[in-house]
Amino acid sequence: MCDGYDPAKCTTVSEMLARLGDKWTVLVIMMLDDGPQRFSDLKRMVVGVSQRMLTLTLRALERDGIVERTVYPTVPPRVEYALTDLGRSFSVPVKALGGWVFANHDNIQTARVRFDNRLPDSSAKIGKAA
Amino acid sequence: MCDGYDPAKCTTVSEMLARLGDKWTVLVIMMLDDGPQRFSDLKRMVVGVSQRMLTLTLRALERDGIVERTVYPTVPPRVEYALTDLGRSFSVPVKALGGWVFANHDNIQTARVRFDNRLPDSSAKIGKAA
DNA sequence: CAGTATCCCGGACGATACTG
DNA sequence: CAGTATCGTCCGGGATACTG
Repeated sequence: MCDGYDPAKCTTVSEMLARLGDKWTVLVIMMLDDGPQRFSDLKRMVVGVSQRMLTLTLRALERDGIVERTVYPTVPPRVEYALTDLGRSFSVPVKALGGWVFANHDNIQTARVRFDNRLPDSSAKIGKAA
Repeated sequence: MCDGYDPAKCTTVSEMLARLGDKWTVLVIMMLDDGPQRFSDLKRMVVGVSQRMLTLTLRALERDGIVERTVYPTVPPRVEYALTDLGRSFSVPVKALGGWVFANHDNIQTARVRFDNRLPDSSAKIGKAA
């Protein structure tokens, strides 16, 4: 993908992929795709996330311009998170990827079972000698 | 994405995202997208990858049915890796995601600079009190 | 050539406690 | 309510050495 392309852009691609690959980012984006949410609501919706990791995940997404943080000066404080235009745009290819996995779930599972069950010797396709 | 969906499929989505997010997987897929490659050639093309990590990355992709491993019974051994049909199919949404980051590279960078340069107090949008 | 085995380190992440 | 601070654990991944 990055042959002959701007190395800086390739770095950004890696960074965004690493972000998507972490434990909570995609879940948070999916929750916000349905509309803005408060911090505590997100914490409840994204089952299993710690306060710390939710904060870190949201900060990183905010830094990249994917989510916007809005503070309402009430007491107790109320903070809402929402996808930005960039974030909604980003969610399109992300959901496409998720859709592909859904569509090919059975293919992947079948491949895994085959791989895990095959004997140590029959472990590879044999090519014709050069 | 996973509301009301099969939890097993959601798990698979997370697993595939985690794989894409690791350090070498996407690079390997991109290299193989241009055609089959030998182990040693991949090692040279994917700059910086260790022998160990290239092996682990390829094994994981093979297990998921994304790449196929072919051994030529010569001496010294010759092993070729190629994308399967499933792998070529997978590379489509992956490249779409990469394309999005390329297209929005400047937006992301601008957002980061804004975030990193703003003062600690002006750090958030202020909403109207509920 | 194409691996596997072993050791080791740094960072991701969870748990917990504290605060405006 | 929405954080920040601190500590401890686990494991991803690099370096190196060995092998069919």
